[in-house]
Amino acid sequence: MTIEAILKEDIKKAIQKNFDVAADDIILQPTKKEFEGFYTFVTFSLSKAARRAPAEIGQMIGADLEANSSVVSHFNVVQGFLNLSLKDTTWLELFDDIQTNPAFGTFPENGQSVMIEFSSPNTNKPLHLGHLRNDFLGESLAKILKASGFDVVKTCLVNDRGIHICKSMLAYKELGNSETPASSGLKGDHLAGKYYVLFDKEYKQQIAQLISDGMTEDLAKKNAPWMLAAQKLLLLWENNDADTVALWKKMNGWVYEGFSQTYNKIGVSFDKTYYESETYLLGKNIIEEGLQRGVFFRKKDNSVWIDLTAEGLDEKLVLRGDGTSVYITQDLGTTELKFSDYHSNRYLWVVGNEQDYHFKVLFAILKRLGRPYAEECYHISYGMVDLPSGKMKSREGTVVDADELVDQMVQTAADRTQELGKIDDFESTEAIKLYDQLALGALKYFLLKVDPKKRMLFNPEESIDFQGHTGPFVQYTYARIRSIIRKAEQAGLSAELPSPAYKLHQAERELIFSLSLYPSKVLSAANEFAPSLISLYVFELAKVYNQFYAEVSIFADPNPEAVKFRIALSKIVSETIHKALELLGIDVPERM
RNA sequence: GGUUUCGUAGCUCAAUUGGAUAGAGCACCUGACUACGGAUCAGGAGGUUUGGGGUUCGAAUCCCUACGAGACCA
Repeated sequence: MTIEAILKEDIKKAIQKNFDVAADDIILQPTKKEFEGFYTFVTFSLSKAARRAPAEIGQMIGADLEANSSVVSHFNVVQGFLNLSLKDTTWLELFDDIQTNPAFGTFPENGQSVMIEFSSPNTNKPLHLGHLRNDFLGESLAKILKASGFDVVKTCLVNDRGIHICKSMLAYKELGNSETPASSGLKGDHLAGKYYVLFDKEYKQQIAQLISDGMTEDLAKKNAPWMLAAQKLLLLWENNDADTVALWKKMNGWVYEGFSQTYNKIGVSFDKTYYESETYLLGKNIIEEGLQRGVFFRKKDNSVWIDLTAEGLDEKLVLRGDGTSVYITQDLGTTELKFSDYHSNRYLWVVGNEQDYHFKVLFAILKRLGRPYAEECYHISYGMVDLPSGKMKSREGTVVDADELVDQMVQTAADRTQELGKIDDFESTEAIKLYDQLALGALKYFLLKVDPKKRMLFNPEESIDFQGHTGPFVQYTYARIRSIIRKAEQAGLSAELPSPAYKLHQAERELIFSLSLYPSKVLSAANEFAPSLISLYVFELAKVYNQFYAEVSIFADPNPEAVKFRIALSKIVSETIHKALELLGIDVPERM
């Protein structure tokens, strides 16, 4: 039983005994820093039932706990807030529980499986900053869910077909001169992206030309020669034209090579990749099934719809009049495919909040169709990443390229580290590894510290900061503790729990308290799909340790019990930082 | 136009889901055992939580309204 559970139980008893009131679930909150105590119970809501003033209730419960609870040492009451302090023996027991539990913060398998889809790039351009938030969220959530007991399958749905792909293919056919990644020295995804941009440039000129020849803008957009050619290419592709398919395969192959380099660098991987080219025809049979069962209806123009007004949504097209699919058709098919492949208990999609409506519709349709997995589908909707200059617009060239960004971060990490000159004895491979750890630590932390649901601003100058609320701050705390542990080992000092009579320093109590919060943070992060909870926690833990470090002396304390205890505390803090950062996909350096 | 999300210190974000005098980091001032790693720590200043109403013991949080921003649907 956790301390919190014991406290709740004791408070419940005290309420029952003193006021003859059956208390429902007791809620405890951490005591604010300006007051003494660690756990606070708020008594206002009891006031009516107990027919006493909140402060009086606090006094009575507090006195009862002080006398009878096995864990409470003393208390104070401020207005309706009862603040509780624990016995030192309780703190030591609590720490011992943490210390002796190698699985601290990870939960046993719960028998549930979950599939999480994320990243899902288009193969017509390289990854950018927006993908990074998605990738880091997905990768981190997968780890958090695993730690909380789920069996996790990571998937990626690659958008590898469609008109946008044909655009870059067309531009390449027209202007490519057989250029390859090898001949140009460009990464494959960047090469494909280059032709996508070239298409857009030429296309715009063609539109302008047609307009100046007297055509309306709408018509010009539809009739520009390159647009017509791209659409023709799409038809050829759909009809399996050998040359077209060959070009498509060649260019996509380059892109995949480029993507895998990037994923590798940033530590992202998938258990299963789906390709839209293999799934885009799925779903039509589901439409047929739904029509027969009366879930969908056909309009005069032969298009198929569903009426979701009862769910507060609109009528939604699910199949065009000419029998071709829309996005939702494909998603119905792909979800069915996932289910038949894995039979997972839950399905998650990490997709930007611009698609909130799309997913509401998708899930509503799945429910109408009575799919067994319909109730366990979740859209992990995250906010867009803005720049100080405003939104990222690929057409306006304001996107932040992922590869460039990572390279810049690595360079900055190298510069900072060399300025400080603490690792001048490192081999160059060690140094390079460290720069990567710091660069990605900073970047991942920056993107994961904000509540995923919220839109966030990416300020390039702040993101490369290594001080304050950053990944490297936490990494630094870890490295410093590791240095202490090494020193302790050299001195032959072991990590040991002191005798029950040991009088704890306040900084030690705060450290144990902070440590004890970790498992519940893992669970909340999993329940709320919010890695930010782990980010905020690990930063707080690092701060508490740094305060402890500044306030007490570890090796110089005259009491040998204190020395060994503080080594033990340090060790567990370093391990917890390690675990927490791991959940964020961030590496820890031994020295920096 | 319809639907929807949001608005917190100069800037970037928190606030245990309705609880205490709204907290951190950055930036700005002031300080820290000459070695347990200063990429650190301690302190100062900085707020009518966009404005206005309401609900109650209590509101950044819930309801209404105005303004502002984003997204989606045509």
